[in-house]
Amino acid sequence: MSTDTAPEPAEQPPGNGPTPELPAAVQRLWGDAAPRRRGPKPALSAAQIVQAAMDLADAEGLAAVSMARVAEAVGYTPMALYRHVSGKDELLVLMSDAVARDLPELPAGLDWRAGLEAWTRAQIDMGLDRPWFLDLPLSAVLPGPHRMRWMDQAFGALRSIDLPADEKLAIIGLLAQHVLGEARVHVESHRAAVQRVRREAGLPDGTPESELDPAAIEAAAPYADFEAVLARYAAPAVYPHLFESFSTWTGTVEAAPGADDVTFGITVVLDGVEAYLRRRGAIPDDES
Amino acid sequence: MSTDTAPEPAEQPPGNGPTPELPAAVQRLWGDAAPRRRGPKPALSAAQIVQAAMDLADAEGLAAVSMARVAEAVGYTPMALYRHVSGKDELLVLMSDAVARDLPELPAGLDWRAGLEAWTRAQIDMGLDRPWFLDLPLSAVLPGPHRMRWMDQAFGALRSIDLPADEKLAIIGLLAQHVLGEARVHVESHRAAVQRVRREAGLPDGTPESELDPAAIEAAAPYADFEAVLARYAAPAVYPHLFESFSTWTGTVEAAPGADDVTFGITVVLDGVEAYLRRRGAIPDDES
DNA sequence: GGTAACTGTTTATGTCCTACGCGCTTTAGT
DNA sequence: ACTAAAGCGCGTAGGACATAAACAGTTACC
Repeated sequence: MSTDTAPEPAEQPPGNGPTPELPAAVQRLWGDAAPRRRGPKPALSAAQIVQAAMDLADAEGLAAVSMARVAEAVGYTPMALYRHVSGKDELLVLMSDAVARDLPELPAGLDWRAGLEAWTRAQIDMGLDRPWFLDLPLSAVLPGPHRMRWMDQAFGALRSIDLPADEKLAIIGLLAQHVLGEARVHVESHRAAVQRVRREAGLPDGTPESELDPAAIEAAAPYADFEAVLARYAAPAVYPHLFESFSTWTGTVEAAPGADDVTFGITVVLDGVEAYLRRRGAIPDDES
Repeated sequence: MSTDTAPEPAEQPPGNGPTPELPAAVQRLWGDAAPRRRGPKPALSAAQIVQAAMDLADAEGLAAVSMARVAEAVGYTPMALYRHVSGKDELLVLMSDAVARDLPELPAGLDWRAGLEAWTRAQIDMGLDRPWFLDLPLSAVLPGPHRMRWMDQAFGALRSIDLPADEKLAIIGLLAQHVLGEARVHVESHRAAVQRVRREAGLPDGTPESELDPAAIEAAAPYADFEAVLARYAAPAVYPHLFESFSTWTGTVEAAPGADDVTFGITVVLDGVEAYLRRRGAIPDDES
């Protein structure tokens, strides 16, 4: 579950001058450390720590990742961690790049649109698998080797598009943003559904999801709270357009024909990208 | 700075049955409290607390908002706050809705696209003004009176579009997501630029932004770190597409003609929405 | 062999959030 | 008017957290 076959930190090019002005966490990310060997062999390693932290986050969420708990998980005292990681912030940075390790290799030979779609979907799926990633502060998401590899795949999908690098970067950045938002919304609406089922069943807040009826969770309408608020509190005079739109609301969400939420978002954004590419003359007008 | 002229909680309709299954925080948000009047007049109020918390967050960021500091700001002991707010979580919920109070009223008479664009821009601007909003957990963003009002305006922009409510909601949700992402990226890249200037000037991490050269911050290229990592660590064999794209990279970001990042994102997303509306036959094909 | 570097640990500090219980103030009900 | 209860603000205290500083043991180089 943790064999690191992905890009190893490139052999440190020696003649690149002194360490440039990069955040310390980035340097650690790329294995840029003074290879001093004097004291005892470290029994612990940053990789172990990161792995333990990720296991914890997978099992109990990011909030469960405290230095104390991670230390306990690897069998050392909390302060031992600080020999391998400068602090909790850096640990989060390392976790954030390690997540990108498990992103798949995209199939070759896709056109730009199919490629970007696969790229986006894979990331959303990852966000749903590891919701704690969405709780990371953006400052913990720095360009590490694995994330860079993933970026490389995105540029690969745009290989045939003739556009300056910065514009490609803007497009990819937009998609990356969308991914975060989409996954966040899904995770959060799932949490809300679980919470709602708990409330309706009169169970305490802490009840683990595993004790609830999965069907009930599935059935909990995504906008149930929204709707309930509208019905209970909102005065039609204050929210005229909402009332007008929802007057015909059936309660059942029948999304656009044959499309789930994820598809809807991806399609809309990619349609926008396509329009942009057309406008820039980067793809022919007749392409599907 | 805090006159609440916006929608007051609608007069509690008495015959609506018992309090339905809604999160307690939502009920507080709509002023749904048992109007018991027995004890002393409260000297403190939830509104004061929220205001103080927001001032603190504006000045020093969300991390500075602790119960202790808020209590200090309003001149009471920390525990006094718990009489008016169930806990910190609820305080964050109240803050999140209060933020939406300061969103502007959109000009009437805009077509759907101009309306949604204004709606989106206003929210992004708010995110840049109050970056702490972006640090709130999504679970703190619940439908309160002010946020609902803002939703109403979005539906107002789509007034003339003939589409079921759930599809409109999906569109608006997509934009809301985009807003969060866009603002987050801007705020974070600003922070990164500040940090970079600090590093290059050799100043300690805590140096306040006000002591730095604004021009230098402005000049710090947004992708500087990315580029530096590429140049320093990444092996061309591992990241072929990145290297290919950036081989002609000039270092200067000359975004798409006459468009800043925000415009780029909005345009792309709205183009996607427009394509969707066309496909659904909700707007005529010949419209600009 | 001496020493310097490096390991994991112990101890301690400061900051959080908040459960619990105390006195005091006000109002409802008689 | 009197009483009881409800509501207010506060003090104490406990538990969790990140991490600074000093310490003892271990290894490699000179």
